[in-house]
Formats: sequence, structure tokens, C-alpha cells
Amino acid sequence: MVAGMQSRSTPSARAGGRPRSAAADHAILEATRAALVDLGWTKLTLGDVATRAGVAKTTLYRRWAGKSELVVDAVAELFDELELPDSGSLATDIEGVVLRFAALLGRPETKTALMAVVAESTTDAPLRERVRASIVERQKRLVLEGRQRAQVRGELPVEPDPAAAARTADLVFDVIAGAVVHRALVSAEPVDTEWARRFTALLLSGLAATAGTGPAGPDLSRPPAGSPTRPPVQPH
Amino acid sequence: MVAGMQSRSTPSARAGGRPRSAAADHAILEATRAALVDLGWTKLTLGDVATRAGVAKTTLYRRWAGKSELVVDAVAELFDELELPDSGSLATDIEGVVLRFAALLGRPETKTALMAVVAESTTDAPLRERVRASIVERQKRLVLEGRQRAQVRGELPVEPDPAAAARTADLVFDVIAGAVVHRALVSAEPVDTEWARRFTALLLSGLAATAGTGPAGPDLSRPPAGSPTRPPVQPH
DNA sequence: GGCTTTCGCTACGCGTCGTAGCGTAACTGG
DNA sequence: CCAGTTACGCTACGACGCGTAGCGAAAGCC
Repeated sequence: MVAGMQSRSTPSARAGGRPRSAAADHAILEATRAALVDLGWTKLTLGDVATRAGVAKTTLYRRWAGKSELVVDAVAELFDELELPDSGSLATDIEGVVLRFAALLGRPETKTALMAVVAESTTDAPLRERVRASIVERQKRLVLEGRQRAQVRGELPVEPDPAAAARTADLVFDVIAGAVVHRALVSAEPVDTEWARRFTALLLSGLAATAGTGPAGPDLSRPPAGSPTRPPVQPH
Repeated sequence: MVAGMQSRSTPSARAGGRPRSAAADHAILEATRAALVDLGWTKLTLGDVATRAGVAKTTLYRRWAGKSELVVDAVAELFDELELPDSGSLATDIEGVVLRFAALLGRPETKTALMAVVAESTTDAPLRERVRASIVERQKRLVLEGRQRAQVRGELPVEPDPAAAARTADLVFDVIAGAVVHRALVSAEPVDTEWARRFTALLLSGLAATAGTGPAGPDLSRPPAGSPTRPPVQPH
């Protein structure tokens, strides 16, 4: 499930001896999340996690290099729940994924762990790669999915240059993820429906204006009338 | 200089006894930044900071509650350098402040400290208030300054409703600061001139489309011809 | 049944934390 | 000038988490 797990047990190695308990893995990661809720990042100790999981402390050190790696794997599992909703229009899709991402950031486990492991990763290159593969890349795929859907719908133009397309995808990803994280964790203000709507409107009209340098296509900021999931609401 | 300092020495208290050494404050904060560069956030110890600063460890604990508070004050001083450039147009102003902010985030002290204290602040309300007052509010003022300048220039419409104006200012702030931080620290990719230009174009065309619901005003995405600080460059 | 690897357990040295206690230094008001 | 008050440097201390070593037992594969 989590990408960073088979990095230690290379399947090409000789396969003799007692296998690692998969149940212990689940127990440890779940205990880690529970400890994050109760204690937060700094007060979390590996000994406490071991006690909660019902395993020996040495078992933890045999599988993970340190606290950071363990927590990355523990919170990475939560990002499996993050999916791109298919609501019929690009605008409501973005609003939906923003709200889901914000709900994930609102959980006490992720709230205290995410920024901490990113902070650690600034001085630890292997950890940064682990964060990228386990968490960041999983979010970025949602952007690529959303763009492809929108292009099929005709809501976004197809960029011919793949390098330029990758640059805009990276830009959009940093804008979405960065804005939500900053709103939720730095400004510490709620990411509610109204904020998501305003943010999406800002982003989409910006995209429409910059992507199509020529005459703009249909208005992307609002879903078409009769949206299946949510009726369009006139802003007062 | 730093806002959180006079919270302990209330000037209304009785003023007898030996005054606190101001030189020690500077030495401690500078030693903290040096230790952040050499050791990073986690390996930084208060005993080491005390040794570098040439003061006793107990002096540190008399002035700051813990590592987080000390680091917040240490990096908050660096944010004094952050200013809004006056380049003649809103677009180049934003590009300039984005590059300056990114340069600040590129320094090893802030890189490792900023995310760490934000992570701490998620489980520590007094610390969150300290971060807000010392660091976040200082950045947000740049947004308000930039908007006012742009309104004087006629580049942005004046929003009559103060509540709505505050909401858009908060939104723009989270988008700018969030995107730059995410690009620099999470994606770990360079915030260079080209990225700043693309991001600014995205933001400004979004602002122009959403703010003026009626007919759009002048094109905000590019400075007027003959910009005093930087000649406009055609994107290939 | 032998080989290999994992697991639980105990114990250990090490470093940091945060505080207490003491004598001294600096500054103020009478 | 002297008593009062506060900050400072220094030492020492208990507490705690870290990460590792060593052992016997368990659980698989050939």
C-alpha cells in the first residue's frame, strides 16, 4: 500500500527465514497515528509507539531508520483516501478536491506530522525523496487526472508542448496544494465551501486567461446549468 | 525589533534591579541562526546555542519558554528584510516580492526553521499566536501595501465592502505565500524568474477576471510599455 | 531436521532536558 | 553611600528518550 515499504525487503534477496509480520506493520502504523493524535510530533517517542503497537522497540528500529521515516509511512496511508471527485465540471471537481484535502489536513495526525516531516526533509535528502514518492507524487497525480478530464470535456485546451504542459501542471499543483496548506496550517483559518469556491474561481479564470492567449473559450469559472451534483448558486 | 520581546518585560512593572543585557539578546538570536545553519532544527540544542552566544544556559530559559519560541524570534528578524519593491506596475511588484520571499526561504536557517515552528504551532496555541504576530502578519502587510498601490495606480478596482476586501486579501495572501513555500520547500524546485512570471500572470489574470465582474479593465498581466525597472520581455 | 531471519526482552552508555541553588554583578531609590 | 531588587554565570542534579548489543525462542524454507 505504501510505496516506501518494499525498499528494505528486496524481493530478489534470498528468501529464507522467518517472514516479517504484516500484522505488526499495520499495528505499528496505526499506533503511530494514535500517538500523533495524543502527543503530537515532538512528544511522540518510538518507545511509546512500540508499547501501543504491542511490539518490541527493537522491531521498530529494524524496519524504520527513525521517527521521520515512520511518520511518513503512517500519514502516507491516509492519502490513499484522497480522490478526485467526478462532479461533471472542472470547477466543482477542484472545489471538491480542495475540500477533501482540507478535511485531511484538519485531522490532528496529519496536521502535526505533515509540516514536521517537510521541515525534516529540508536537511535530509533521502527523507525528502521518501516524502516526494509517498505523499507529494500522490497528490500531483490528481492534478494530472483533473487536467485530462477537463481536456476531454473541452474545458481546457490541449497543450502541444509536453515540457510546457508539465510546467503548468507543476505550477497549478503548487498553487492548489500550497494555498490550501497555507490557509489551513499557517493562517489557521477554516477552508470552507465559500473559500474553496472563491479560490477555484480565481485559479480557473487565471488559467483560462493565460492558457488561451487567443479568444477565450467558454467560461470555466462556473459549472454549466443543471450540474448533477450541486446546483449553481449566485454569489449574492 | 521583534514583536514578542516586550511581552515579558512589561514597562509598567516596577523598574528596579539589573536590566537585561540587550547585547545578549543579539548574541543569542544570532547564535540561534548560526546553529540552525550548522545543525538544523532537530539537532539544535539550547545548550549549544548558549555556548555559541557566550551566555549561560539558564539565561536562555529565563527569556524564552523553549526552543520553538527562541527560533521564532530568531527567524522573525530575517523577515524585516522582506520589502515590497516599487517597480511601477503590480505585476513586476509581485514578481519581485515573490523572488525576495523565495530568496529568504532559500537560506538554510529559514528553510529548516519555518516549517518546523509551523508544525509545532499546530499543537501549541500560544506559539501559533507568536508565529502569527511575528512572521505571518509581517508578510500579510505586503499584500495590503501592494493592493493599495495598485488601486492608486488604477490597476485594481476599489472594493467598497471592507469585509469582502479583507476576504480577497486573505485569499491572495494564502495563494502567494502558499504557492511559493510549497514550490520551494515541498516540491523543492527553484523559484526562478520564469516561475515567478508565470505564477504572477496566473494570479493577476485570475484577479482581473473575478474582481471586475463587468467589463475587464486594462490588461494587468504585463506592465505598461517602457517600464522603468525592467524592459518587458516577450515570452518566446 | 538444519538453516536463516525475525521477534521479544533486557540492559546499557550517551546526550539533552529543564530546574534548583548559590554567589556575584548591575542598576535604582532613599 | 547603602539597602533593595533583578539579572547573570556557574554547577549539579534527576528524568527521559535515544539507539544499540546480546540473548534465547519462534517461524518460516530447503
